[in-house]
Amino acid sequence: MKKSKSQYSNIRNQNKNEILEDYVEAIQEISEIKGDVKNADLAIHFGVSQATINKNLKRLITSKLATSEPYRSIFLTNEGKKLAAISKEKHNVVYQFLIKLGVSKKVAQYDSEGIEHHVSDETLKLMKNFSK
Amino acid sequence: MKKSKSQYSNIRNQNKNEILEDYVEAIQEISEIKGDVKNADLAIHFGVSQATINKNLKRLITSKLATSEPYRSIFLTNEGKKLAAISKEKHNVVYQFLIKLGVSKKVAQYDSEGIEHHVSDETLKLMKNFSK
DNA sequence: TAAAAATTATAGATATAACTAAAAATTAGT
DNA sequence: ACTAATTTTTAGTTATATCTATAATTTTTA
Repeated sequence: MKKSKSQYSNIRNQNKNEILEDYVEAIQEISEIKGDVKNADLAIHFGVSQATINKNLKRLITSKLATSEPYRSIFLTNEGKKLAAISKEKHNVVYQFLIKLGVSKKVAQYDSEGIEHHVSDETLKLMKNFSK
Repeated sequence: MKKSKSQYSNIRNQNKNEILEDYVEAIQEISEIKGDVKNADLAIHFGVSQATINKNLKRLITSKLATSEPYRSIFLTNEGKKLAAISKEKHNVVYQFLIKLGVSKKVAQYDSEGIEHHVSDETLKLMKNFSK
């Protein structure tokens, strides 16, 4: 929990990191399924234009989460892989928790996607505990 | 649950509405405590500059959620009040739910702020039920 | 009531995320 | 190996949210 700034600004900041986490998670997933990851795969995955993917990818690269040469496949750095693993784990914990709560699969899938970025470690631990 | 577009774009859209909901909620709260609401009150509440408040307020006004004459107090429209009530209720349900789960007050306060915008009606209902 | 203090508004900058349209490069097919 | 098709990149636009600095207005106070 940060000090000095209002909690609201922090939540706005969380939103800024959401996209990074969603992207590394998607890149990891796609690379496991298809072997390599191209711009177009991500465009389909996120339902946005390839131009958007291209720009966002630059931010990922600047953030040292991914690497890519022009027109080539996309790879996660070690840091990117680490973040992907953490994100996936978080996502799973929230998803399983919602299922245990009684939420339908479809809605649990959807809600967990939004919630995962706003759950502190304390809450996550309690969710994990609740699920087992 | 929308169709056609990826769920991710929807979550990105939720983030865009967050600020509207947070603002009407804050305006309602402050007006209950202090009687009227000024630019400066919101700046303190959200921990951002008054210039930022001023710009965001314009979006609120465009969205017919609030009214304000230059240099005067800020008021919610009926629509704004309705949204504020819904937001507050949502916030409370999530907060009480986290408390029941065993989350500390401080973290529950913080997490509920982030989570409230990403909880579907189905999940909200189950949370409400769990708390009683 | 006039000057000082406080508040609010505006202007201009930076950063993010999305789009369409068009150019550049790669891949595929004949 | 050329041409056609596909994919990726770039350019330019729109909209959001933030900032600092400054101008305009209101409020306070002496």
